[in-house]
Amino acid sequence: MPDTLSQTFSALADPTRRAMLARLSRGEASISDLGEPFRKRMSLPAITKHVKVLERAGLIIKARRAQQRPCKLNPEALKDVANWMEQYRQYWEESFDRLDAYLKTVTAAANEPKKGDPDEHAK
Amino acid sequence: MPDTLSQTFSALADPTRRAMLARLSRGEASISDLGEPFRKRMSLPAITKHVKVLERAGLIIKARRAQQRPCKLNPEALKDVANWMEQYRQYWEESFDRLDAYLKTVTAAANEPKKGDPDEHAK
DNA sequence: GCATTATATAACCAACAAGTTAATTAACCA
DNA sequence: TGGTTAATTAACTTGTTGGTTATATAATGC
Repeated sequence: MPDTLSQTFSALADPTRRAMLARLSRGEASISDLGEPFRKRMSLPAITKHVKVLERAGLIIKARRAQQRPCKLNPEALKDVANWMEQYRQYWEESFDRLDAYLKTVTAAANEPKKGDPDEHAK
Repeated sequence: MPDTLSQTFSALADPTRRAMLARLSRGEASISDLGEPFRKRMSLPAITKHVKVLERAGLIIKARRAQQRPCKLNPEALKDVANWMEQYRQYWEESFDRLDAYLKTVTAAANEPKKGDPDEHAK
């Protein structure tokens, strides 16, 4: 299913493409710049395909200057991922299993002291 | 390539699986609980496969209680994603195109005032 | 022991992803 | 005009994903 977020996550699910993004986080780069670290391992068409995946996922923007195709990061897709992640922040943050979990237990008990709540885990 | 982060992103690249995670963020759930919203659309084996993908990606932890397999979120994988995202925070945050970009231009100009810098975007 | 409930496995299929080589387009340069 | 550089397209192969149906396992309850 080609919903935007799925496309973005799927584009990120490849170390070559993540390396390309890392490269772009240090500045604009052409296709061959982006591919250079992989040229021993893979052909140029493979590289342009990876770039195209990043582009279709909205993670980069490709321009044209002479024969080159200078690429840069597009914040939009990254922002979408960050927004999606937000809803899970409490789960990965250090304090969750300790203070935060404790606080939720306390407030839940105060609001609704009934036992066997199906949402037990959410505390 | 089955590096952990790629597996995690690839597990997230599916709306069914993201919906399952959303369900789990509101509390523990069994396989059939997780699958219930999709039972009109897909078979049970398809559902257990999705759950298995989430499990192998480290996004959930599956226990056993009688015939059920109660699942819960595993913060570890989410934390890995969040950590990876951190390096791009500046790109998606509101202020980037404005203040931050401006500040980088200024400091770059102070250090190296030459024009047509190939790293222009990084400023 | 037997039926029921919950989940898992096997075998299969269609669609897609990631790579290849070979050929093509497009811009620049002399 | 012709050559070089940068990137793309085409055609193909191979492996993986996401689904199916049918069958099997495993724990519970009578």
